[in-house]
Amino acid sequence: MSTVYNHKEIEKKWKTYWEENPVNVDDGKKEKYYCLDMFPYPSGNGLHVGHWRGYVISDVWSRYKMLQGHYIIHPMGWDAFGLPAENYAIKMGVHPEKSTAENVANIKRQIKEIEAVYDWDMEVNTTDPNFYKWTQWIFVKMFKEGLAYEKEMPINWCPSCKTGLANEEVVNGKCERCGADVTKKNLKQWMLRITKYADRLLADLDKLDWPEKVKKMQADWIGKSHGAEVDFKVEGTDKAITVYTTRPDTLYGATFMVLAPEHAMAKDLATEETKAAVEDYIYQASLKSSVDRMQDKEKTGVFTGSYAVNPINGAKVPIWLSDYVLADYGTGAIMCVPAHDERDFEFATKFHIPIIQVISPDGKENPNLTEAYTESGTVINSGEWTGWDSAQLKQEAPEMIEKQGIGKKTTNYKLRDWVFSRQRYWGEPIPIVHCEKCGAVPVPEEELPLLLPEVESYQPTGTGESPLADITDWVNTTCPCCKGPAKRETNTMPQWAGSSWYFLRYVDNKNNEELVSKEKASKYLPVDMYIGGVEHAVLHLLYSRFYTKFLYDIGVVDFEEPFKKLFNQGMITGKNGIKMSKSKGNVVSPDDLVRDYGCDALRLYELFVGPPELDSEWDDRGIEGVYRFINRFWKLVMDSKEADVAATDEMVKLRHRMIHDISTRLESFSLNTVISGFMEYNNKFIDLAKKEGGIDLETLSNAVILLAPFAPHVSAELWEQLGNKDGVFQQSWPKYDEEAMKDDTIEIAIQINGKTKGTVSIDVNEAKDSVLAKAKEVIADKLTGNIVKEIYVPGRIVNIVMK
RNA sequence: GCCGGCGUGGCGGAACUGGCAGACGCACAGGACUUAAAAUCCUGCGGGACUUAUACUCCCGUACCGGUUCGAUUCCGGUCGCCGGCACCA
Repeated sequence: MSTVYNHKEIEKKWKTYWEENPVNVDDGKKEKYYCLDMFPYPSGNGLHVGHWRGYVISDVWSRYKMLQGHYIIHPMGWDAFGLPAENYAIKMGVHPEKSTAENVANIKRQIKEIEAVYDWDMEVNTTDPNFYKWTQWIFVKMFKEGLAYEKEMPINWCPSCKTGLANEEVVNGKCERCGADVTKKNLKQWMLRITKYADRLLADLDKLDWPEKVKKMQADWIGKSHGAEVDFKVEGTDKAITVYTTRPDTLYGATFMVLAPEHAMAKDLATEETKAAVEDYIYQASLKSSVDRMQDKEKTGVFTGSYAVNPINGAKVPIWLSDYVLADYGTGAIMCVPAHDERDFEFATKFHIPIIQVISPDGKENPNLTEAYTESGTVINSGEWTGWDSAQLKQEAPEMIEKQGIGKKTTNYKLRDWVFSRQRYWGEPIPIVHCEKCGAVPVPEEELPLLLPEVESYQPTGTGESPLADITDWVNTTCPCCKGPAKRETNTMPQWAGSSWYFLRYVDNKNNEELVSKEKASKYLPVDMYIGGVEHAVLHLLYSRFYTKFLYDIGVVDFEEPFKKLFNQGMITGKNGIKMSKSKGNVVSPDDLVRDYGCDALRLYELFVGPPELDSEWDDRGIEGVYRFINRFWKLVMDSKEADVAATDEMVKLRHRMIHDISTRLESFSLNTVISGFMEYNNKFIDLAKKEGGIDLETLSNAVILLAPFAPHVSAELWEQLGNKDGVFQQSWPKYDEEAMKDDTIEIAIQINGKTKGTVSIDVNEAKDSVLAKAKEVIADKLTGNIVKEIYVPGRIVNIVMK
């Protein structure tokens, strides 16, 4: 081994060595620590430096935990089903199975460059039948528990991807994947009853050590609200329309009702005179895309011709239809209180509907309301409720209404059931058989996996049918129940199906009898630390929590939350914060940087570019800095090894401070300042070595161990160079001694009126009077006024207040 | 519109519970070594004033305006700007 730092030689040596001698071994005694990356989908573009950062962060954390004495579960796998993989395959004109396998091989090669401590024996791939057998098994279990059901309804449809989408996949009315405007399409769909878990998904957020931002996003997405359902009888019939309101305190102010155009009773409410207009309105509404419906600022609507009775006061109120009311939230019908709701106010003003004020800031009626008053206040014009505080009435009204028999207290959620079918080829076939006699029957569990069949054309049809529908000899089957003729379900599952539970499979990926054995699940799970981008806040992370709760309920796992701690790393962008993409031509590949500077230097630089939780602009030039640092550290250690000097007080002090600083910064995930800390201490050691002829070996050994999680190759080599026979990763994380870090004399600032005017050296324990006397001496020439006050914050600062 | 977050040198970014703003690095400039260059090493590097140029000293400076405090990048109120989430959820 040469005496100058040679990354190529060193990294090759240790890569080969670690292949044969893995550093992370389960001796059965160590406590486990599960550190998980969000597994990638194997796109054809390969990895760029942004992907690297996430994997470096998780690897640093894993190796740190290892040095703290843990056995690490640190696996990697492939989220290989789904639209991106399939779209890529279509574009390249090859079968997705082939392109997926190629992409996996390529990305795996690139990931190995990182030299992370992945346990490749645990590898999973969602497209592997031995894996998706269990994805299908979970679906069958859900079906049997009534959580998977079929429903024909207008769903979000992406005309470009030619498939239905879940609510979570629609961003600002556009497809999360391709950005096309999402339309509505009436399709018979498989749905998962995630709403049944809404309360638990919301309540258990409190248990999670996750970024507040993500927890809030999930809470908002679940969108729980409290209110009441109130029944309004339709005049002249025995029917009633139930509305949901969060403002039952305004019930006396309800002057009309609005139903969504899709409401089941909408057509029936039309009279002879209004029939044509009502049917036309319903038809027009059905044509609008969700984007149009969202962007239409101007309210539209049509009067049905029917009236309802406000149950609290018997008032006759007109029933309207309008598309500003959502069919799939609450009951699809609302009571309208124009005086206290902006939307109702706008509608009432436009259609000349009376406005009755029932809440007033001052208890008086305002005859000229120009906008809705949505704050709380005193209740007026409300019969026996008049005089109440509206905020209090809002709380109590639901129960009062319930007692009067005109409605009931209830809660509502924005969360919708999960549209689970995709009309695409590259996904897990939904293991259901449709039989005329028996209805939807699950494929028997022992027949799973239901293999994805070969198909001539896997391109999406766009008709709402999956490409699988063309394979007649696959579609036509026998009913598992009555053995009569039946047809297979031809839709496939969304990409999220596999990713909702993959982290359970890593620890028992060869088990043919169970999804995961009880023993291994309770030994290695749940995930202690989950690292990935924030883009999955309400998608993958919500779905995984739902799946885990379900698997808990059916006794597969003994925990309810999959990921104890979550860390969202920021994105690496190109110049000016532009997202790296092939089309923008700003993708930086790690391959050249690894070749020129080495894996260790790139690992350090990935962390040094900026705070790990924030986006950072990539600038190749900066890697020079960390490369210089490694060279300087290498030289310091090699020179000091020759010199073999004894530790001085200064060296011991710096050693403990270094351990302290690196440890606390690492604990708080301030990884960029960990790297700058290494550089700073290295500079100090180099200066000191110039004076003393070198640095003592204990200090250097500690530094090498601290550096090991970040730059494993060079640390392993230096550890060996220092004459150690065991490996650097068999060591334990160094400890610091607070006492040893302290200075005897310190320098503190002297201020006049809060502005620094000088400094003074004092003994750490020096008495206040003595410090003040010394300080005043230093700035004697500036003490020209009357001293009003003298402040000494021990060990920090002297401030003289002067007039 | 509602809800979050952020705003510090030429650049990326530091600053623990309010206590010497700009650590560490990039870029740049000067010097040493070299025939020369690269590499390496040393020095400087927020703005302004004073000064022949230094040194010294002084003033200003953490988006902007104001407040609390002996003292504010940090706390509070307001304004502007950027980013993210939700978006007619009654």
